Amino acid sequence: MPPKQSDSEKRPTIRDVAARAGVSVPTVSRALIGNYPVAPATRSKVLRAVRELDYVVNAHARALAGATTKTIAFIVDDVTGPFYAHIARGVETEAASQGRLCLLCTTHGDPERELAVVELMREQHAEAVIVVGGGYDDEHYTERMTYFARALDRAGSHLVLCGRPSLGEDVPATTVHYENESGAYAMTAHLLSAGHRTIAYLGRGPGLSTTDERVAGFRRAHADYGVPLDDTLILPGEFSKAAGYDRTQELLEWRSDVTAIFAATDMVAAGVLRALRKAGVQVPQDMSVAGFDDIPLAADLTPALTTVRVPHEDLGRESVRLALSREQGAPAGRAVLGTHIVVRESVAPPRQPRD
Amino acid sequence: MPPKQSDSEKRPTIRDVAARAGVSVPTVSRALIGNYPVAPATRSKVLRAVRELDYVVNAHARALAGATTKTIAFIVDDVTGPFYAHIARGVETEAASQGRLCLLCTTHGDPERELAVVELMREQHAEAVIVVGGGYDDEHYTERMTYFARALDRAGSHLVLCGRPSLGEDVPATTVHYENESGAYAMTAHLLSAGHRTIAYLGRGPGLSTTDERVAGFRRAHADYGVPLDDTLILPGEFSKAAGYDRTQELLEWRSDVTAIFAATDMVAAGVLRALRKAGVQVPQDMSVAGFDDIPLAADLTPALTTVRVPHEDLGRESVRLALSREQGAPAGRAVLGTHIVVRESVAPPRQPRD
DNA sequence: TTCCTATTCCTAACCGGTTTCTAAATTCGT
DNA sequence: ACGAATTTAGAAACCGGTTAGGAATAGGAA
Repeated sequence: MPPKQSDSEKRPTIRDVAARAGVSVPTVSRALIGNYPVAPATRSKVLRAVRELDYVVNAHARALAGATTKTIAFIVDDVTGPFYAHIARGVETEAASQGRLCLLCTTHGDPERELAVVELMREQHAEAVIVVGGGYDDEHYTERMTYFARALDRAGSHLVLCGRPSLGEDVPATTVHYENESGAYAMTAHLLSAGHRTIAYLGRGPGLSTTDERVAGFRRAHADYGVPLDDTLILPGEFSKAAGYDRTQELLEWRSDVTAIFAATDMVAAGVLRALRKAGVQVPQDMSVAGFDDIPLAADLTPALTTVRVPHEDLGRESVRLALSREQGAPAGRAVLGTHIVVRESVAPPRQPRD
Repeated sequence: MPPKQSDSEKRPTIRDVAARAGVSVPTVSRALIGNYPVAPATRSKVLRAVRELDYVVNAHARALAGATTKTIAFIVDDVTGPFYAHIARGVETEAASQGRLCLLCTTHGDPERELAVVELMREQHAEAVIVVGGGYDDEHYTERMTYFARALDRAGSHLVLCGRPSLGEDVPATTVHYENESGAYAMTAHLLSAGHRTIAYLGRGPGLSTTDERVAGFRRAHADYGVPLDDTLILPGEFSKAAGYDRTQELLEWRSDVTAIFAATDMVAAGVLRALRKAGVQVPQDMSVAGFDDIPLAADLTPALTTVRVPHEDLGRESVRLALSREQGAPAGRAVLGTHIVVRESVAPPRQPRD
């Protein structure tokens, strides 16, 4: 019924609706928004015209005229990773439930692109710009991000850092983080308690806050347990299955005394498990493996992966909740969500306890 | 340097830039867009003012004034699933490389919400609206989607159906599909060739094109191999690990003659494998299992999953490529990407071949 | 009946850009 | 040195809405 062949060829404007309903343009606007008294009879005339013409407002015109934008921008490394995907889901779900639309951008791990994208978002006048994932420990980067926080704030928008440390007290950016360092601490303690004394940490990214914090927890646990830590056991590598696989193969030919591997990520752990299986190393009898994230398939790996649970979806949800609840000019919010270890089957005491 | 404390409090407009540079507003616009001759000296004055004021254009104003929107809308069930996540990545990557931004919406599998969201996208004037995933076989649904295709087309936008069948020749919507039916056919043929005669298909969604097509391939293979198909072996269930787990447990107590399970999805297959492991059924010795999608962790399940590879990322990329390359008013594009089976370790001949 | 107060709607101004059209300033040929 | 061609810049109109600020019409009290 609606398609209206005759007056097609162009999307109808509010003017067309006004003409058809026999009222003025502002009346149509008010009837639709409902923030101003309009006689019932008039309103129904307007609504009928809207239906007949199949009219929808022009979001850009509305945004330009001052009504709020109803848009939340969302920047991640790569939607593909389970980590990001679940945060994305949290963000999208919460945003949608508050009647907002999501603008998505990916950076593919390039700090330069991340900055460029945040800049792009300024053009869009999003209510909030949520940057997800680890930050980079680089002065130039930090400085520019701080600058963007101020620029967005000035423009009535707001920056949210999700899953990375704060930029400082005086920067107008909300931070939604999770217990990253203590999650790594707990897992390392778990391994040390089981009797492991030579543990490799696999997947340190240089200057990426995500791994820096985890390594810090790894270190602190060693210190608390009085176990000396060999720094060469903190191996670099990106957060991928391939990296986990490769680094593990190298590790196996290089050192035979390692009894446990703490992977920076469950994905990395999957690669580790694969390399160990190929090499005929039994997990957990000959080698314990731990991950981080608790992705959906962590329990389906063989053996089921012992890992650190991160409330990804809640992180996303909380980010938009905080951003939207904040009064203009109010102090930036802050939240830290908890993590805890999930014990499954990939960790056991080492075959020959060292002490 | 840029923050400019003095004239802050408001985002600068093009008018401010013009005033500061000592030129008219249109001149600033032209200097920035570069589609009109501007004297080098003037241009640099303008650029300097832009830098000093830290000016960025207002995307809404620009969109309203007629310049193209540079936005692509993207509608999926749930970003969390590997299937959608990879398509999303393809879409985002290609969109970004063509200088477009992505608008993301999720429907959580609700056809009503999907329609509502497409409607919402009309307000946004996106260049293209890409709907991802299976369509619903429901007359009301099909009719409204057809109507939206027309409405979007009329408004200068364009609908792309990604991963679902076309709406018909005369509907202005581009279709980017994959060999779904023949992928299922190939996998079923693979199972039949191995000697299986009683195969369960697990994860049929009622009226969802994704599964309908797969079931069709499942049927056709049985017919070609002259193997009678017991319809009660086509089990319903959503695309989740939990569903795979539950249905498999039920199946095991109900029928003992099934020698292979074809899961609608790798995620479902993960649940199937888990249920079988719990029940002490050896895979592939006692039961063969096949999946569909070839998600990243498919090779890391135990045993490594034999599955059908779907080029998710390419689907996403091709969707935006087709949408953007299309001339206004040109006939809607169409593409079908190939699938192929990936043989790993979860399928073997049945213990007691039946014929 | 008259005056006053609510209602309800319309006219006008504005949001921040882009584009067409016109005028001024320059360059050029001769 | 003069008129024509060519750049370059500005004025005005427009994109599609929203939000004050009046004017008209209605209803109620005196």
